[in-house]
Amino acid sequence: MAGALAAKRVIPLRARRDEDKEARRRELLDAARALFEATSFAQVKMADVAARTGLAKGTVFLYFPTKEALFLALLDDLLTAWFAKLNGQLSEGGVWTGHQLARTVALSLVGEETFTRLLALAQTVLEQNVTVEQARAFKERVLVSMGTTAALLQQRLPFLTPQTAVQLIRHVHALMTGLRQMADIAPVAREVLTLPHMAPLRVDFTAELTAAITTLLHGLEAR
Amino acid sequence: MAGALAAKRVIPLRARRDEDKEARRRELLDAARALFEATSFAQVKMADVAARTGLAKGTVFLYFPTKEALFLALLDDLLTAWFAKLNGQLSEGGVWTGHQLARTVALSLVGEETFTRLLALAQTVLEQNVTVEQARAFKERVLVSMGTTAALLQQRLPFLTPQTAVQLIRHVHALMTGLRQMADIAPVAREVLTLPHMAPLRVDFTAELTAAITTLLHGLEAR
DNA sequence: CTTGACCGGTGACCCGGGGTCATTTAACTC
DNA sequence: GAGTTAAATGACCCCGGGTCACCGGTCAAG
Repeated sequence: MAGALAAKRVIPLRARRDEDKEARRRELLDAARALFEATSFAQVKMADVAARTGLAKGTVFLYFPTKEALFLALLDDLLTAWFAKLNGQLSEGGVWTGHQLARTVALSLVGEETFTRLLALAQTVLEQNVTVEQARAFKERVLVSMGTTAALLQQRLPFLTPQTAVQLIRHVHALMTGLRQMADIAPVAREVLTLPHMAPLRVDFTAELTAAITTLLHGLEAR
Repeated sequence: MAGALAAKRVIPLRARRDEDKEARRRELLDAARALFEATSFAQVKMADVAARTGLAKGTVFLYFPTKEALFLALLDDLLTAWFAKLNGQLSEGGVWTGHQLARTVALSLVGEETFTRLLALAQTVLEQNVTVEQARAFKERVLVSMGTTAALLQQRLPFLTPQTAVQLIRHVHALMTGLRQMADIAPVAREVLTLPHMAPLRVDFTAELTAAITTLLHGLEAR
């Protein structure tokens, strides 16, 4: 009948088991993500996040001490997922060309706007109102993924040294956040940028990132 | 005796002449700048800006409709000044090496932390709560300076085409904002990053920017 | 010099949103 | 079924951006 025996477990009103708490946490992260995708960090209100999950505002603060902590946790998830995806792709094949690598990286970011948008906020906003512990945990995780990626990069591009590989990742990180900010602009600016003579200020994220990384790698190889 | 006859004109309590209004506007921008340099955009309160100039909070809003407008105006000034300085330096001499150019750009940003920090906020924060007109005026000014710089770049580095010159500027812009965010981090993160194994995440803005631009130019020349 | 209109300045006030906590009550235990 | 625990609630606090009715300095006209 109306029984949900076969359906996947529904979270009880009070999440007491760790497993239910985790599920509720996920629910909140999903809500935050959906709202952020539709608007911006500033426009997402904690009350909205609560409403979207059918919970009260106070409850959100039982799971995340601050708004920034909530979004940093979200970024943490997205970052780990993205690195895993990228590292998976970097595991295939032998030696690559710089352009191949650049395309792989740029294409791995298609459909990951949420990730790059949040990444651009990481230093400026998200790490402002957060405990040292959470900041440390986040950076620790970045460090691990970065190490793996650096190793894989050296396999694909033998002209890279351990130092240049890590530096390359930093530069790509900078380009990702910088270009993301230039590419998706505020509604006000969008209107302005449609003017024809504004072309030099318009940025196609994927194309531009591919171009920049390719050029960087040309430069490193030409050393 | 106590008369300030020889001293530079003091702004009267009521700024009625355009010249006095302009002076008051400058005063507010200076106050905002000083406070921003000591803290961050979020931490600067409009009431503080007012207090620092000895005015009431409401008065600040007579000169700038929103907090974002105030800081965008400040960025506008700093950006124009920086471009002027850079373009001046780019006017000297004949053909340069890529590394020379990279160093010039990176060094022109030493002591301009305020500018780069604000630039990093431009798209994410400042253009959020501002009139279309102000956004347009700002971008228009960027466009002009960019054009001049692009022309000068082609003189110093003949292997650049009009297209690659403009693209280079966009990439440098992205690197500037991206690296700035990575370089000066929140107090919370600062503590974390001092740990030895966090080295790969530490960024020396000038050094890193020089390296990145040099590599980019190697890449472009090697084409 | 006096007067009155103009307009820059003021600060009490409004309001929205992050964050708190005493209270309620679902979930589990015996 | 009674008792215990702690998740959830939402009224409340506080802060900071932004407003506006009022104040009073300035100056042109008379």
